Amino acid sequence: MAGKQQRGQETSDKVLKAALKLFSQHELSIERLSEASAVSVGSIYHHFGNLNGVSAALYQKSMADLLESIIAAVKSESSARDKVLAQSRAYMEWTREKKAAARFIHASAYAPYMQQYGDEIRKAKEPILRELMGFFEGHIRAGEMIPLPLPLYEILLIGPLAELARRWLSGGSGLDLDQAADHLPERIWRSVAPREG
Amino acid sequence: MAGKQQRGQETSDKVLKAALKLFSQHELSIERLSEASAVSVGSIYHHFGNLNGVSAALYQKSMADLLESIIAAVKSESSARDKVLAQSRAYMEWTREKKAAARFIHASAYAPYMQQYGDEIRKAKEPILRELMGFFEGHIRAGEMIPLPLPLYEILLIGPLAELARRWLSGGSGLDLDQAADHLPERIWRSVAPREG
DNA sequence: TGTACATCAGTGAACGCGCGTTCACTGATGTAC
DNA sequence: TGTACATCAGTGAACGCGCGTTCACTGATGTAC
Repeated sequence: MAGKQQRGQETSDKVLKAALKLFSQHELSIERLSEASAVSVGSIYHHFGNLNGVSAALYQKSMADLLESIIAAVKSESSARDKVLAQSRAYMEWTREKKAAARFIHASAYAPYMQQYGDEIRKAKEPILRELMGFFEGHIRAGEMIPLPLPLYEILLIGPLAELARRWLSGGSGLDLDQAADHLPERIWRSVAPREG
Repeated sequence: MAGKQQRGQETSDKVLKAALKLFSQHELSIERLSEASAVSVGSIYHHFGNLNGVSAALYQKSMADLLESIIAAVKSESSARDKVLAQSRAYMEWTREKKAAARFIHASAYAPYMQQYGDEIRKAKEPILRELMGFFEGHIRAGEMIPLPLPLYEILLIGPLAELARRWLSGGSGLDLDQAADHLPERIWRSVAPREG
């Protein structure tokens, strides 16, 4: 899916950048994409296979960027609580700063390219997610966080943040990100903290 | 959007029922919808305006069904904790039993008909949501649940459940609804419980 | 250092078809008197 | 109880166009000897 020559890489980048812009204007189609990126339709097909391939690549790139941001934030904390707070804040900050990419990620869940490229995407996402969860596993074993199947952990740690992002990005929900940042991280921590935490 | 004669109502119901089925097969289009519902294309337009109108109506109906299920479950509980547990379990049960409708709801967030009919949908949803949150407001005022802006409450109560549903419905996530039902309700309660809850 | 060949990258016109929407019309139901 | 009229409900052929995809081709880059 990526170029094997440098100019191929540059072309891919141009295409993905234009794709994100067009998506946020609800105008993503190959013709418009070819115009906006100054890359021919044929070349887009050469690099991405089809339009779904463009979307799948954009999803992977956006999701990797989000997860890396979170990892960077968690990495510099040492206690379980500080890690949970840091990952919550990092998620919110990333959403605020990369609205278009955030919208794209949240809009992707049931998109047609997830059907076609779902396996590939999951395979690319898994090691990064594993790295992230790795930061918490030690604390779970040490009893500083409650014992729970890992998938449920993801749901508790990500669920409220994803819901917040979706609503905030949709607009008109009366939500204030600063207010959310004041309250949610501590609440999320409580949901995974042992008693008397 | 609804018929003013009885046969109009029946026709609408047939259309919405077929629409949900076709959606779950990724085959929702007016032509297929006309075939599957045995209602002419023109009649569908007469009742729903356009295809987005069909989707908007289906969303409203599905969401109302979900919220009513939750309300029914919460209504019969008295303590704050039991209400939170009941609403969590009701959400999961509804998702399990109405997979197609659940999928449709989760797929709707960024769908085109939300652009066109968003205001109307929010207006229809609001009073039901208000009723649901009303069950918790007394407990919040009584200090049996932490004080928080209502929109953040919705996020804490719904977020993990929505995330669970999305992942479970997408399949291949290794999630077990029964296992989730064992752990999540209590965890969600902890996220809104006052200290020493 | 140069040549030949393979592979990668890029082009854009042409295709074709799935799709939402329209429209002029018929038929059924409800209502006023 | 009956007639006239308005409104609601329903039909399906025809339109047209946006869209993703293909394809035969040219050009650029890399590599083997």
